[in-house]
Amino acid sequence: MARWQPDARGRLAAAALELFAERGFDQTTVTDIAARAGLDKRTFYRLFGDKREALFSGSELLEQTLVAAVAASEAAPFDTVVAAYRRVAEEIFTDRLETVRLRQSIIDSSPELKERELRKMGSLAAAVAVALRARGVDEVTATLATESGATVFRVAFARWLGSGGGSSLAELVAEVAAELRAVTAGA
Amino acid sequence: MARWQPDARGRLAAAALELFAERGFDQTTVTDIAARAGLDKRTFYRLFGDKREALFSGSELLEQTLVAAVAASEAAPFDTVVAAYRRVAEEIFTDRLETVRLRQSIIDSSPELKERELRKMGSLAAAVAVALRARGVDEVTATLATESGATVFRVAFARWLGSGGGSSLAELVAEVAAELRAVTAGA
DNA sequence: ACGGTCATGTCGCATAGTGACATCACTGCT
DNA sequence: AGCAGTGATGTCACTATGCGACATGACCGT
Repeated sequence: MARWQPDARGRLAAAALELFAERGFDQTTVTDIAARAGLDKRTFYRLFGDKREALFSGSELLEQTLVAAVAASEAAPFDTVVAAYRRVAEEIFTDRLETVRLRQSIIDSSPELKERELRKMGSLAAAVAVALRARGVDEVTATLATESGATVFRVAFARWLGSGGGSSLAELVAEVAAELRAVTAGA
Repeated sequence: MARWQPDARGRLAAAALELFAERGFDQTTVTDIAARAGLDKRTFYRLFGDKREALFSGSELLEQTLVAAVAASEAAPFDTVVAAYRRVAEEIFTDRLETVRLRQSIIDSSPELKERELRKMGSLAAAVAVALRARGVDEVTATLATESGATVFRVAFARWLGSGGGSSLAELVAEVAAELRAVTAGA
């Protein structure tokens, strides 16, 4: 049997990204992905829950970063969440516009992948809400601050991808947060 | 060949709901659903995109109601969206607590179904945003008002299902909207 | 009665995803 | 060295999803 593969998970994720970009998500089989990584289909399924997961292997880091930032903050709930997303923007998305754009174009081309993306953002939000409650924030406030913060990030993210990249994602997050305040205040 | 089945879609949706409740989503095959409705597996796939869709056949009505309410309103964007969800709460969810609770318990028991629910809420939100923009609201404001309104509805919905049903969903929507204003204002 | 739709059934197929078992590299112990 | 155990991987077989292609039979208008 082939020796244990160094970083099998990473190699599979990379192979999946390449193939999805080359032929599209639906036109790529799990066997294809495994073959490109020099592994078996069964091994893929031991490292990833399903085919879609191969595109979301970075979300653990995202969640860790986000939760840590929330736990470290002492600001008001909504400000905390927005600041945490800004932190993520700086630490994870800086200088990655093109990489992120490619990945996002793949996701946007497949309804299945969009579904999974929504699920990931939802579980991110749930983790943030838990971190907020650990700070003594009541549940409803935690949920509302969390979801509003996620909305701000989504809008800022879309704007970042859309425009050439003149401003940083972190700046855009701050801007959009201000706009949300205006909208809910009754603009 | 059997005569054309009256309301085949509705019968399949009902059969699916029953079976999901009896044995769970994963333990129910599409062939089972079709058999209970007296139809063939292939017919199911002609009427529903996939197995999950059978649980979401009501979402077209939801979207229509929501969009109509948005189009008819002239209030500020966020108020418009909240009012539209209140309208939906009154017209579609009144006196359906137990039915809705059953359906939701099925959805909550399967990650796949939760994913699909998120997608449905997302497409609902997209439709609302389009309706808002048709009223001349700029895109970012429309998105933020739309997403914030959806958040309010989700939280109110969860609270409605959680508590015995003393207050109506419409009332809860109004309450949560007020709380969201407080949270984004900096509670 | 005849031809044309159209919903449905039948058949076959590629693929997703999983359980069970075999295999081999590496580790530590004797 | 040798040997048992562990853990990652491969192999095989299987169920279920979802879809293309074609057949069939009920209904409709003329």
